[in-house]
Amino acid sequence: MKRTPITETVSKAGEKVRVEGWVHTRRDHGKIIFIDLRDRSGVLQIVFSPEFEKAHILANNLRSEFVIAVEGTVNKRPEKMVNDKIATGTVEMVGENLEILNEAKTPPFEIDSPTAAGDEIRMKYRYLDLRRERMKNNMMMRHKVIKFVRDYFDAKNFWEIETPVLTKGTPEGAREFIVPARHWPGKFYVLPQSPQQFKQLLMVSGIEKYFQIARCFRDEDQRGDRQAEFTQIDVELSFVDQEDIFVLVEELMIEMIEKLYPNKKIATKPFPRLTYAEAMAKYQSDKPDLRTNKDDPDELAFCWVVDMPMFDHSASEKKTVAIHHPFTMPNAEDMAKYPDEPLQWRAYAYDLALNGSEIWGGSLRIHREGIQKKVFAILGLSEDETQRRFGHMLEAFTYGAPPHGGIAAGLDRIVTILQNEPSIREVIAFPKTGDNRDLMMGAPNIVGVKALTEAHIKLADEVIAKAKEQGETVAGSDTSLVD
RNA sequence: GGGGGUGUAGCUCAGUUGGUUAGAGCGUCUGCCUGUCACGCAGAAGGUCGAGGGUUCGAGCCCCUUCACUCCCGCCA
Repeated sequence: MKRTPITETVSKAGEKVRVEGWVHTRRDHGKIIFIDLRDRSGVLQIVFSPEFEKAHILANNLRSEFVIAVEGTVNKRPEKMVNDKIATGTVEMVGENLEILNEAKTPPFEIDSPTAAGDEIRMKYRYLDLRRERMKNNMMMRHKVIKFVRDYFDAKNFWEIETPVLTKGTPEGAREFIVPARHWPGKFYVLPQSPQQFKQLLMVSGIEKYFQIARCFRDEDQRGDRQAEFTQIDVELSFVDQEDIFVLVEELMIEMIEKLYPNKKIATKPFPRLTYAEAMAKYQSDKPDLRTNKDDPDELAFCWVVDMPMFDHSASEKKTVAIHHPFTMPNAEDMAKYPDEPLQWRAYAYDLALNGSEIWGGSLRIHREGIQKKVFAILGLSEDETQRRFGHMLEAFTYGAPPHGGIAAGLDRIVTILQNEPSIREVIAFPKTGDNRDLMMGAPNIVGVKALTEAHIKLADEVIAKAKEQGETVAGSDTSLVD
């Protein structure tokens, strides 16, 4: 018999069906045994009684999280026995035939527990954590958000194009993860902090409308709303102005929320716009929280922040840095008005904030070599350095780069807010801990001496010494094999 | 790199001024139970109180060291 998803049994009263899933809970009354069976779609009560002796005897052995297949008749429950707490509460199944597909150890925490286990144990057994209703729902809604985004951009003639993960470092901004290049001793790939350069080069390629659900990597310390590895909705268009981009994103967010989160209320439509200067003066924040009731989980207050400054003076680095990134187009009026005071320049750069979180950010880009060179000069990059780091971009712009601009969203943050979760980790299937470890896989981990040798890497003496001191094994600690 | 918080049973936690044999709820195990759905009832097992050292007649509790977890600041174009 073919399997029926559990929630579909609700409309199959009187029919004989087969369901397969996990034993969610067991209520053993001796002569009669109730099992709540769970699959991805939901939970169904199954009744085992001596009427079907073989199944009833076997049902005695069932324990939490056993994987079973049951065949039997779906019955409408009498009025008094309806359970309105579960979706299938108007029916139940008579367990006529039971097969144990797999047994299960007692889980380290309860899958249906009212009190959640701590983060450490949840992360170590993430595959069990994901069985919980809350996590399952987060994964489903994340999927639906991504699906909506893809459909939306597809309908507007955008193409989704994948860009490389093994690429070249751009030492502006976040610290990058590096990957040794086996064929090139002493050289490294770098994981992208965003597909920024590639998407601009795609505009030079004439793609015109690009988007990507893109994985990005930043080797910085984590927070509740930050992971070293995260997902960005990345967008770039040619022949556009800022207004086109605002409308595109605004429509996406509104349509998505109305379809996927009909209970949510968007505070103001169209989204209010503040200049950066106004936002800072009025709210002391470049991502103001405009909610009227911060305790209302269904209120969504969006807010554009526009006219962001082009540059800032970094006290820690003691130099001028780009606020958005060095490919951002400075404001033409400001360039003319304050030719020698770049710190006065605004940029065609904008953010979209939601309930006090920055969720989208973007800019119009420089598409002419002259302005781009000037920006690099202001950032203190020599001609040589500019060529070495960004020569490929400058050269590309000389071959007829169209005016273009784009924007990118933190997908994880959006889903976190929409799901009313406290942390980005709750909407990522396999997140990392605050110090960038994967407790389930045990990453990062040592690699073998062979791998290290092939990567032309030799660990520093103090790393080996410290590992020995702490009695740990460290990759390549047998240095004789590396040399 | 800096600061705060936490660490006691499988899980979530309580543990008084330092004082007898370290507790609860849930879970687990055994038995009973034909209408439960947070089933119920009876019983049981389960502890290196993160680790090491110190003070004390006596330490889960005080002191030192250390480890782990967690949040925040720096950092995150």
